[in-house]
Amino acid sequence: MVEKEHLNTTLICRIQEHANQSVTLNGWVYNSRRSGKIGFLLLRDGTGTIQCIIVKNDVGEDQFESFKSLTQESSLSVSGTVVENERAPGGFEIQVNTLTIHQVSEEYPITPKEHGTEFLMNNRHLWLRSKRQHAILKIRHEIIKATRDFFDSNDFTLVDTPILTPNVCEGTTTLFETEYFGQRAFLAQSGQLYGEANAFAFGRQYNFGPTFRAEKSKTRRHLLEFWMVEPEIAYCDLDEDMVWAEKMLEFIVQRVLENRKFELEILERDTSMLEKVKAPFPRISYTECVDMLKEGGFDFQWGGDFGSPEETYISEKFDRPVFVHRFPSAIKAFYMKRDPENEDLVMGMDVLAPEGYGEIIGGSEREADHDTLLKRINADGLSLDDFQWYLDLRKYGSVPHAGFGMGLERTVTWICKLSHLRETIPFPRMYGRLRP
RNA sequence: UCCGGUGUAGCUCAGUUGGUUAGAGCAGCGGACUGUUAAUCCGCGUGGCGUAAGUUCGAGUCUUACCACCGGAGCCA
Repeated sequence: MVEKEHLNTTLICRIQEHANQSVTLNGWVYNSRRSGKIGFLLLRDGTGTIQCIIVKNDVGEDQFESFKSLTQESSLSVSGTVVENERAPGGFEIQVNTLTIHQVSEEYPITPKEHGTEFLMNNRHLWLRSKRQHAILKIRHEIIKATRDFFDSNDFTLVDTPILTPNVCEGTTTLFETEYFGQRAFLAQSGQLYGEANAFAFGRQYNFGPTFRAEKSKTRRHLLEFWMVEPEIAYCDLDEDMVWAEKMLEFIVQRVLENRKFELEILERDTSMLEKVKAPFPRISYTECVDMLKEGGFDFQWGGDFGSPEETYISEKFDRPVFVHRFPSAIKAFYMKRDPENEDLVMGMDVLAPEGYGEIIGGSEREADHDTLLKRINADGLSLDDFQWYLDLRKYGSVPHAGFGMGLERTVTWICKLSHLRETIPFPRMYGRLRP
């Protein structure tokens, strides 16, 4: 921790350490009210908000006049005494001696009233200052930190994977294409294949970075640029893969419950559902799901891929996240290991979040045999040039290995119980929106 | 790309079966108030009714096309 004497700023989140002391706070006007000769200024500094009291008889005519000139989001510093007062939101307030205005804000577009999402998204650079957005992004940060802490404390190494790639990883989705000095290149849709190389070098690795999919998706569950954490574990089978996934989710949710109570309250999140997120999670096979769907009145044939309504139906049957495993091989990627007991199935799994949120994790045990994998690559019509290095992994000490990818924004959406994932990333990239 | 919905002031919306001057709240500006919590009270302003064409004596209101946005499907994390 950097010692206080080196720093210019006292933070509002630390204000209780300064009770009855003189402090200077630097921030912005969140709201201000006046009642004759007493003024109430809600100051925001990014770590919290605190009420500042400006009394005309204490600060003098000039200072009071400059207080009156303040508009929403004007920047200023206030000096005064920290006092405990139960009338103040937060319990502490500042009795102001002096205030220094840095800039009087022009008419601020985001008012305390309601706004539509298009307007707010156009003003995303300002919207981030609002209470609700602030709470969501604080929880996002907590989830990222918990994820890293979970893997770090379980002997994983963070090994980053490239964003510019020559190959089409799964060959199913459309990728953003760019030019790499005369060669075709793509923005990575996953770091998984590189993660497998890393796992054979480090044993347990995870990568955590942005991924890109050039789909014209117009739903509440899709972004074109989103963040994914992808652990990959050597000497790991599907069963152990599921244990890693459920222990990770349990850890993340507990951390958010412990450290982000205030933010969950702002979002009016009912935490009773989150408290139930304890391992082990139910494990049901794809085939069992098909039966559940048929019983539920769905017209669904074995072999088809679950759409969003199917996922929602299944996840609502359980009070905690649920694993769906062993999908038909025909609908899954070439690198997934076939079920030794049934060639028509792959050793893959998805995690469906509760409360109808659907898929947040997709993973599998990978095909470890060189010749089998080569056959799949050829069958899918993928370029051998691009996958030679990947096949190499099966030539030099191949072992059973497994991993999964968790969509960060989908996880944040579920934990915050939002109706749309666009608020879970500071600057969302969606179909039809590149700015701001 | 397909299906459904919306488009009126800076923002959120109202606007009757088409009828002549287009309406409210918030934000903004001026004033009152020494404990406000989206403060309250008084006063002041703002409009190419998404764009283009059509029907009609008359269109914010009806018709068609286009555009933008929202929701859903597909793709998936």
